[in-house]
Order: sequence, then structure tokens, then C-alpha cells
Amino acid sequence: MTEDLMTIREMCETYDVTPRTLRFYEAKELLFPIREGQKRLFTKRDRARLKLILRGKRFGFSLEEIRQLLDLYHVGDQQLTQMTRTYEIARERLADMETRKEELTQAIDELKEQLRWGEKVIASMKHEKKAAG
Amino acid sequence: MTEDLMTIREMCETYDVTPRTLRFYEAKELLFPIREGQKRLFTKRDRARLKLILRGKRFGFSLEEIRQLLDLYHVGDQQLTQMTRTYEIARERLADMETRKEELTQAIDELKEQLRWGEKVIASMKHEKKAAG
DNA sequence: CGTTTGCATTACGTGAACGTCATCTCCGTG
DNA sequence: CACGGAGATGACGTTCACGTAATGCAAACG
Repeated sequence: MTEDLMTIREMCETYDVTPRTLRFYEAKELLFPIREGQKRLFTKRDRARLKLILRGKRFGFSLEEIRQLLDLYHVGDQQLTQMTRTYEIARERLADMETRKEELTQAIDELKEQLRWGEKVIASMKHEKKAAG
Repeated sequence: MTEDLMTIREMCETYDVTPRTLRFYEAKELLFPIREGQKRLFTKRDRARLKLILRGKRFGFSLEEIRQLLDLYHVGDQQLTQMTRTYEIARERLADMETRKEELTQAIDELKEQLRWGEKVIASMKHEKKAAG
């Protein structure tokens, strides 16, 4: 099976994105599908990158931020200085993500608290209604 | 001190946003400053909401999603059915946030792993350079 | 009393992230 | 060989979340 490669349509169905999105990501140098004539063929590497892109988006990162991060995952044949810079960017992102996680944890706790409040309010409203009815 | 109230400028300095942003949030019904003549005066409630807005944005929520959530924090005099709906929306958001947190935790672990990789690569590159030099 | 300062409104502009439409090109099938 | 379907390429449109004038008003200040 030469099925390391996927067409644009297969990609769309697998990852629930549109062709436009995939072409857009290629234009922005987030993906690098190979060409068979005109047609794009997406490799395993592209799929790995796409997963990271979609995850990054759910975290609220911009495509540009994601692009910088992706470089760390496919180091390739970079120069030492460039590699070091990539590494530093990644460390910053990591710190960023850990901060987010803490905030998120706190937000979750607070929201849970509010939900308990909401339950009480709803309960008492039902009670009032009953009493008033 | 009647200083439960803040001017738009004070708000901007305190929360590091522009006047435009605050007016925009009011237009979108995320904030409800009172008026003294023409001027806006932001209450403690507005400040609490703004904090939640800014935090929500860092999590990648849209302003519309945030607006729905905010209703839970200032219940006011809603009807039972509306309150119940708000409560349900909040529960969905909570589930959403918990999913995000898990994904984020995983992403952090993976990124840490990549960073260890990066360190090794950089170390070996320095070594090669030394050997080649 | 003219002018700066602070805030207001109205309206057009902008960057990010795609959507949509028109048009073109192969490729396989009847 | 006509033709439908998958995919490509511009190019313009759209939504979100504000930015950026242009203009106006009203209190404060020298």
C-alpha cells in the first residue's frame, strides 16, 4: 500500500475541514503537500502537522504562532542558530500554555461554583412558583 | 468614596484595553456602564464582567460565547425557563473547558518531550560543529 | 473667552481566517 | 468524443474584533 498519501478530499473527510482550508494552510506554509501533476497529495507528515494545527486553534493560537511551533516538530536540516531560536520560541509557548492551564483550572473551579449557585437559585425559583401557585 | 465607579480612562489603564474596546463591548451587550450625562461610568459589576471577558478571550472563546456565559454570573431577575437555559449553556461550556484542559495537558506533555528532543539535537549540532571546526 | 482636555458618536478601514464563485484542466467512462 | 466529476487557480466577499480618523460637545483652565 502506497497509502502514505491522501487526496485533498480524503483529508477533508478525515479531519473535517474544507479544501479551501487545506489550500489556505499550504499558502501560509503550514502544510507542504507534494504534487502529482497538479494534484496535491498529503503525506503522513502533513497529517501530523494538521492535527497540531487544529489543536492549536482550539487553544486560541493564531496560525502564525502555530506555524512557528510546528518547526520544532519537524526540525529537518536547520542551522544551529535557527534551531536555537526555534527552541526558544517553543519554550515561550510552553510557558504560555502552562499559564493558560492554570487560568483554565481556576476558571473551571469558579464556573463549577457558579453552577452550584445556579442550581440553588433554580430550586428556590421552582419553590416560589409552587408557593405562589 | 463614591468610587465604586470608574471612568473609561481609568478602566483602560487598569485592564490594559482601549476605549474603543470598552465601547465595542457595550455595543455588543457585554458591559452595561451607567451614564452621567454622556459619559460612561463603569461599575464593580462591569469590572467583574470585563475580567471574565478578557480571561475568556485568552481561552479562545468568541465574544458571543462569552456573552452567554456572563449571564450566569449576574443572574438578576431572569425567568425560570431562561435561567434554566442559561444553566444548561453553562454546563456545556464547562464540559468544553474540561475537554480543553485535558487536551492542553496532553499538548504540554508532548511539547515538553519535543523540547527534550530539541535540546539533544542542539547539543549534537554543537558537537558536530566543534568536530568539524 | 478662547482653547485645551476628555469623552462621545459616526463611519470607514484593517488583518486574520477562511467562504464563495467563475473559470480551467485533466481523467475516466459511456 | 462528449461529458461529468475531482481538483486547481485566481479573485472577490464575509465575519470577527477591533483600529482609526473626523467631528462634536462640555467642563476646565489660563
